[in-house]
Amino acid sequence: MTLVRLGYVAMSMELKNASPSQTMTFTQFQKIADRDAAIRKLERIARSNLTNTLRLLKHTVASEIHFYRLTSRLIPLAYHRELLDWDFIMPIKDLLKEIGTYIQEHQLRVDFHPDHFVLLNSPNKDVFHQSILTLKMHYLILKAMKIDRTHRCVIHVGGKYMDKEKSLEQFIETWMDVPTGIQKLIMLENDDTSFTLEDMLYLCQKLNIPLVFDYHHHLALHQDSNWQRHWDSIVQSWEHSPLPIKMHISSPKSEKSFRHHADYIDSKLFFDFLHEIKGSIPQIDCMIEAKQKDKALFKLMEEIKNRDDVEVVDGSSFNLK
DNA sequence: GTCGGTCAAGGTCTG
DNA sequence: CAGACCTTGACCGAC
Repeated sequence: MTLVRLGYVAMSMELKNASPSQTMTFTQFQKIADRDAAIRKLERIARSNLTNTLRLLKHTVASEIHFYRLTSRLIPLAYHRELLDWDFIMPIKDLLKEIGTYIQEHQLRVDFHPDHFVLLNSPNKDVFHQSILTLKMHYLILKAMKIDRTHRCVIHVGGKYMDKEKSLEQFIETWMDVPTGIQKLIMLENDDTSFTLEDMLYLCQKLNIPLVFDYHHHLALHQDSNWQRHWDSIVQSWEHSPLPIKMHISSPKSEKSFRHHADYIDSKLFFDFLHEIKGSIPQIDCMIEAKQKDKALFKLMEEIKNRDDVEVVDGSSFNLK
């Protein structure tokens, strides 16, 4: 038997006025003549984002969901080049701790997916440095939440820079310059434009990083469509993780825009996949990446209730028979 | 309130 | 080598 748990991403289509990603651009920031006042405004936005995150987490628990992706936009302009003197944690420490306590009390799995501007293999030192700072922000947030920092940030390899092999080697080289605390945060995901499952396995095995398998990306970009023969290696990359293996599930929007996420999940495709891995692992956490966010998860759960090949555990988890 | 345009970022593609 | 486009949710001004 394999226990499957479902999660959703960073916002709710059901809760109203609950954005955890309100923002201020640097252009807006500069328009405010009083810099201190502008920083206070950033802090008010961050507090609003965290208050809404707590609302979202309560909605998550109430919906019997145990797995949630925090947005990486909780604190606007954190570690922006012109705001390096701003201590962005201190003014929100109380809320971060409250959220962390809630997460622990309800045994939620939370993680982040920093955006695609985190490029650890960039040949440009400034870009690399800014990427480290972005990851450090994630580190500090988790630390203030008092959550174990191991394997909490999913990222992609980065750019191809016109030479894929060289870019992979570049990742390995710069990995040595990544502070240990930040290395431990990282999971790597195969993407849909540059780096395949095989590329990820090469890096993950070499650097001992858990591999987050994105099935949709694999369908969009692969050397060999047969992912099954790599499944054991994917599982193995999680051997030293305190967390269960996790993967990403989404469905193509259409044949024409294959790479875009559809509103909902194609449950047939999803279950065909699950039946192939059934029994190979005790548990798997599947992050549902759909335009309709939590609504897509709820729809999926309704469909699952009517299936005879599963044993429903609660709102968002089930055993595969 | 609804709309289309704009904002950010770095990479990648086009001309 | 310049400029458009990609992606995302939020935001903004116009009506």
